[in-house]
Formats: sequence, structure tokens, C-alpha cells
Amino acid sequence: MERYNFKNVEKKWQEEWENNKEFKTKRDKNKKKFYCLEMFPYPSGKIHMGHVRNYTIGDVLSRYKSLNGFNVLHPMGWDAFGMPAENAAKENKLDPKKWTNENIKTMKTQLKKLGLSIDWEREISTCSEEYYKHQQTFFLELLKKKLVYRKENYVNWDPVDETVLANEQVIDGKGWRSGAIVERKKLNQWFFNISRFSQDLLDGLDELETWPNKVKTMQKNWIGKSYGCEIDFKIQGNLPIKNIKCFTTRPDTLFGFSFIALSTDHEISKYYSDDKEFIKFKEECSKTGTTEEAIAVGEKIGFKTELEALNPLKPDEKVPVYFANFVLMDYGFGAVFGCPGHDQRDFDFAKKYNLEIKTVVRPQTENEHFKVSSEAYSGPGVIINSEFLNGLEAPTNSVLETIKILEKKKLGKRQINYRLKDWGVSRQRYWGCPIPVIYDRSGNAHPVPLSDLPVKLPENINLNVKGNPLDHQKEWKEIEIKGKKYTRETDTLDTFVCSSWYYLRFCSPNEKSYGFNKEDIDYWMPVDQYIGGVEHAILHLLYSRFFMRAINYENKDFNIKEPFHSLFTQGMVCHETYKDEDNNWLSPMQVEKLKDKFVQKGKPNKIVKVGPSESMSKSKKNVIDPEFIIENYGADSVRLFILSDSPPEKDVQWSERGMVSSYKFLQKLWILHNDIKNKISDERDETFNKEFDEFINEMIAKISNNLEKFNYNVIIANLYQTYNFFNSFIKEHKHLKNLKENYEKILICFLPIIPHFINECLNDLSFNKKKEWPQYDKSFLEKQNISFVIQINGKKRGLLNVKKDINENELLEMIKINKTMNKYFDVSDIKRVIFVKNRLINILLNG
RNA sequence: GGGCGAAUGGCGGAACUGGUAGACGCGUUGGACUCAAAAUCCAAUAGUAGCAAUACUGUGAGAGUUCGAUUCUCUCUUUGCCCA
Repeated sequence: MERYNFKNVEKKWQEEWENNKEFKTKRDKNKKKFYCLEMFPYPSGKIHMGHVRNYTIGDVLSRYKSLNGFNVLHPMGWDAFGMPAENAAKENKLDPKKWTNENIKTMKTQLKKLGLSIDWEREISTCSEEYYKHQQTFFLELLKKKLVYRKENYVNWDPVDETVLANEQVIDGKGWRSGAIVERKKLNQWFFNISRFSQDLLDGLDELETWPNKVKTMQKNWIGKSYGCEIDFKIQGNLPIKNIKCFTTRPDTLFGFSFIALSTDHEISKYYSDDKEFIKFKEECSKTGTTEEAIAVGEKIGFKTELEALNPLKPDEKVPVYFANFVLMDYGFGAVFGCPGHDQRDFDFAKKYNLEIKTVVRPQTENEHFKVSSEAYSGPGVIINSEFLNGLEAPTNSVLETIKILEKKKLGKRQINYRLKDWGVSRQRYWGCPIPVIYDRSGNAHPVPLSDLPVKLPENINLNVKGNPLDHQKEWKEIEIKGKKYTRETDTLDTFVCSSWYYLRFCSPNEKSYGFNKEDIDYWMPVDQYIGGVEHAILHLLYSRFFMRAINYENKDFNIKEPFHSLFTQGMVCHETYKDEDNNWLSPMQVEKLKDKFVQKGKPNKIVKVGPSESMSKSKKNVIDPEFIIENYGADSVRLFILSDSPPEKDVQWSERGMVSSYKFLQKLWILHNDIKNKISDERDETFNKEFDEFINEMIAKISNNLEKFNYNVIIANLYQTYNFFNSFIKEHKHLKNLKENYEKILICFLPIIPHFINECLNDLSFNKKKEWPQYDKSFLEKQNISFVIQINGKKRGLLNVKKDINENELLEMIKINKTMNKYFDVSDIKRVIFVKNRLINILLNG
């Protein structure tokens, strides 16, 4: 027998699969389809362990489904536009396209070495013209449906890099690259009208039964539906302003009203456009970021107007009106009524400007003399100091009641508000999908004619310029159509747009005329199982759900709303972190363990500080290179290990030891396989052994069940159990009936996990039937003898091996005469007996 | 501050609808093989007491429901994630 040579075996089967086009998928109406999709990777250079885990999980499922007779679609592609390419290209004076395509090539080779059952003929790349051409068509369709529009909006602006930053690129109010203090800047940008579907996106969540609740809750909170009230405040003062509309979720605290705060963009600001103080104030405001957190944490500042507002419920009461930096124009009407007693932001503001702080809600545990002191009270309670609202339960009844009163008096009306804002898709960057719009001389936007699509990205351009490189491309930017001069839109689309519909493209990767083909979509969609990281729980998944609705909108042909039927979010791959004496990060490759301490490799006196295990990241150097691991241990070993230690939805700890033991286990399995093979060929005069058949059938049932439930770590335990069973039981029994048949069945059970190894074993047994998921025989699951649990007073006192379906009396008689049992009790003391058929008996005694 | 989840040996984790807690792996210990080590194989491994049979304790803490709770309910502690 030869040692198991994973290098030869894996190479052999990967070539075989490729040559036979084993995973090529075609539409087939006679077969049930299964669309398994993992979130496609960003081609950053090399694959990382997170990819290995994600794609192994998907591969196990795909292979399992196809063994079960499904027509499985399991594609792969590249989320290929985006900043890293542009930044890398800038730094190394490269072409982003070339950089990206080279990375794709490398990563594809690496993924293939994992032995994934992917239909590579469907490979797509979002930065290819064939892909973004269709995306531009979609953009124009949405424009036509008025789901895309242009408006001025604030962005995080890095004044040094002259670029827009996403919220997560703003760290402590500074640009992540330049370190410059980020400003608020107004820019004209394109928006997708996602908020039009707020309610529908919320309702749709209920249908997604097989999504993790966690993700659904996150989306729900993100959409942020709130019931509230629009209140019309009467205004007095020397400006031609009669009233100001505010939105509030807490109209019940109106008696605690002590100011109105306006966004600096509120229409009233036009009366102050020449006021130097106001201009200065507005500048000051623009220094606070636009995130909700920045606003909550930042200092609240205000600018007092000459206006006064009247309390609608108490018309003799007048309060000041301010402009304030914590009010944004996007929320409500850009105006809020301030109730410092019960809102922390209002409280901070009132303290600063010495405004009255009234207490109008008391906690249940306090009496009506309760007074808000050091901070606002925003919890539930009872309304006080509010005349006719006193005693109402807040915020439940009190809100409804107040709205009723306001509506009756025509001072306000009930309103629903959503936190979800429209999706700004303009990015001032080169490496993205060009927005297919041109502007005439007066600045009006026009769609690029469909026949002129795609609007291609210019190549070989200088990226080392300030701002958007496309802005500097005169010959690209300025065009002439029918003698009229236009300029192109130089912003490109957010890369989230690309990933919002790629799952449709996989169904028809070669369709030339449109982004997808109707028949393909009808057959393949929706994605049956989507697998990816929980970090995309909100944006990517919400945008994809929006995109389906947007295509669906006013389109009778297209009836799928939810793109992903089931969702599975896998955990991260973690590793300990290491630092040297000077707090520089060290990679695991630079560290070794000497007895119980960690030192730098080859330097026994250089002690290494061991930090907590964290998600693998380049910045902390706690990464393990999958290619290196595959090279040394083989794909099957890696697949086995990455699934074995933790449930897929939880974080997994990378461990060198665990990896090695998975590798060794395969070696042991190969030895066992050869023993069994010899035995099969030796077999004469076969005897039937029930225990053997029972084990196999039970195991198949367990594995099937565990596969359906994503308990992949338990399947590895099942594999070890199976190994142990064969290793002892089979060796002791010479002539077993069904040995070959049962062994083949159980091999197929593990094929999804370690496909190369299992294929090799089956091949070695000259297995040439169609590979199908084994069915188990239920009759073997019901055992004839049962290990009955005997409890006395609820305490387990022993086990009794008895025949199946034994009745209470029979069993009790057996216990009474059983020496090890009857010493625990006196028959006359039996008070009550609880009997659970085929499982347990509990004898309760007096005293 | 709000929402959601989690807590089981030295470690990662099993446990079907409330019914034998700790499957399986790692680690550790002992043994075999070896001049020795590595590798491999065998055995033990929740804790306490005991040579042992066995007994008692035990699923973050405390209560409750139940013949019986890791599982259900309530309170608390710690912790993770998301939002603020």
C-alpha cells in the first residue's frame, strides 16, 4: 500500500472534473433546480481563510444537493471595481485593470486548488464591459422610472485628497488616508430612490423565513420605521414666517417644549444668507461629520434667530427658535422641537444655552415630584406636569392620545417616518462603472442613448491627480452628438450597485442583449441558499432587495421580489495575535512555541507577547496563507479542518495543531480504506451482522440531518465516529454481509466534505454506478433492544437492557428482582411511577 | 443608552419535540515500540472522596414551573455583535 499522496490525487480529480465539465450547468425543466451562491470575492490579490471557509461551506451544500438529484447552479465571479485597485495602482503606477485582472487570475487558480464544484464557464467580472454595459442600461431604466434622481447633498469631504469619503473612511473626524479634518460639503449627486420601498422592504422581511433573525432585525432597525406626528408650530417675529413644521415621535412631551432647532439648510436660512455671524456659524457646523454618531458625540451649538414659537397646547407660552448643528435636513422636515427633559441632545443644548428644562415624564418608580437633573430621562413612565395629559402611560398611550388631540385641533397629524435614506451612488473615482449621463451646455442631464452603451472607462490615464481622475480626461469628458457639445458625468457608480444584481447575471452570463434572460431567471431565481459574512447584513443585502424591486417596478414580466430565499451567515476565521517587545505585530510564521512560552522563530530569548485571538487581518499580521496550507496539507485536509472545529455560523479558531491532525486523519483513513478493501476482496461466506447495518443506517440518517441543518462540525465528528467504528468493529469481524455496499454508502456521505479523497476511494473500489445520496433503511433505526434509564426519585441509578416496547409492569417487575436496582428502594415505599415508553422510568418513593 | 444573541471539562464544541450531560476532536497523563527522540499504537481523562465498587457535586449566579430543566419562565452577572 502506498501512502496517501494528496498532491497526485487532488490534481488528478481536479483535472478530471475540468475535462469532463462535471460542474457545467444547464437549464433543465425536468430537474429541480438549486441555486447555491456564496458572496463573490473582491480580487484583492490572494484568497484568504475567510474565502476558504465561505466557499467550502457552499461547496459542501452544492455537492450534497447535486447528489440528491438537484440541478445545481454554483457559480463564481469577481466584485472587481473599487478603491483598493485604484489605490494600489496609484502607489505602484499601475493600471487598475491590469492589477485587477492579474489578481483574478491568481485567485482563480487558488480557488481551483480547493476543488470547488463551480461552473467556471459562468464566471463574471463586474469591471468587464460586458457586465457594466448592462448595469448602465439598468441605470437608464431606473432613470426613466424616476427611481434615480440628482440632488445636492452633503458628503464627507477630505480637503487634502479632494475626495469624498464614505462614513467608514472617516476615523475620529479625519480622513483615513490623509489624516485631514473631514468637512461637510455639498455636492450634486445621483441617488437611488430606495426610500420609496421602505415599507415594502420592511414587509418583505416577514417572507424571509429562512434568514437569520439577527439579520432581519438589523434591516428592520436600519429601515427604522417610526410612528410620530407632524406638528405645525405658530411663529412670531419680524420675519415673514407664520409657521414651522416639525416631525416628532414624542408629541406627548409637548409640555416640556423649550425651543425649536432648525437645520442650517432649513428654508428659513435664506433670510440669514447675508448675516456674517450666521455664515460663520454654518461653517462651524460643517466641521461636524454627517454620521449620526458624530452628531450625538459632538458638541451641540446653536444660532439664535429673532423668531419665537408658540406651544400649540399652551398658546401663551413662547420659546426661542435656533439653528443647530445636530439637526439634519434629511430627517423629518429639518426642524425638531426641543424637549430637554427627555432627550439627551436637547438636554445638552438646553444646558449650554440656559434654556428651561421641564420634567413631563416620570419613571414608574418615582412620584410626581420627580425632576430631571443631570441627564435627560428618555425611558418609559407616566406623564406629569402636562395638564390634560397627566397620568397617561408614556410613551404608548400618551403618544396616541396626544396625536388625537392635535389632530382634533388641526394642529398636527399622525405621520410615519423612516430612517432609511435614499442611496447616494455617485463616487468621485476612476475605477468604477461610468454613469451613463451627459450634460448639455446649461448643465441639464441627459441619458446616453442606449445604442452608445457601454460608456467605457478610458484607459491608460494618470491617476496621480487631485480629485476624480476622470475629471481631468478632457478628450473623454467632452463629446459631441449631432453637432451639440456635451460633457460626460465623471462620477462612477458605488460598487454596491455592481453587487446588487450579479446573482441575476450568473443565470445568463452570456446574454448579449440584456443583463439577463427571462427564461433563465424564471428557472433559476431566486437564489436558494446565499452564504456570506454577516458584515453585509445591512447594505449589500438591502441594496440587492431594492434592486429586485426596482427592476420589478412597472414591469409585468418580472415577478421576483426577494433575491435570496435562504441566507446563511458564516463566522470569521480567527487567530491569536503576536507582538514583539517593541509592539510590532508579528505573523504566526515568525513565532514558535518553546515549552510554555512564545518566542520569535530561531531567537529563543526574544519573547513574544500573545494577544487575544481576532479575525485574521493583514494589519495585525495574524493571517495564515491558504495557498501555503493547501500546498503542504492538501485541499481536503483544509476543508476538513476549516469545518471541523466550530459550527459554521460561529467564529473558528485557526490552529496549526488542528490542521495537522486533520491531515494525519486522512492518512489514517487511507490505511483503513486499504484494510477494508482487502477485506471486501477476501469476503467469503458472508454473515449478516445487525449491529453493522444499524450503525450504517443510523449514521446516514444523522449525516443527512446534520447536512440539512448546517451542522457541518458535527458531520466531521460523525466521520471520526465512523472511522472508529470501522477500525474496531470491522477488524474484529471477518465475514460481513453488505460490507462493500455499506462502505460505499458511507463514503458518499463524506464526499461533499473531502471530495478528492472520497472519489479516489470509490475509484479504488471500482465503483462505477451513478453517485447518489444513500437512502437509509428506517427499520434499522428502530432498535429491538433498548437501554432503559432507571431513575429513583429523579436520580439516575442505572441502565437496563430490555426489549423494545416493554410495558410499565413488566419493567417494574424486572427492576424489583434486579439486585443492583432493588437495593435502592423498598417495594412498599413506591409512591408513584413515571413511565416514558422506550426511554425512561422514574420511581418515586415515600419520605 | 437601545436592540439581538451567547455563557457547558484545561480548550473547541455535542446533546432529537423537557428524559442517560460532556458525542467527536485537541491538549494532558500513563503505557507499548525505540539506544534515545519524533512518529505511531493502546489506555485514562468533569470535579471531590475512595484501592475499588460506589457516593456526592456539577451546564455563568439566584429563584420558579415539573416526577424530571443545558433545554421553558423571571431576576441578575459577564460577554459578543449591531445601532446610537
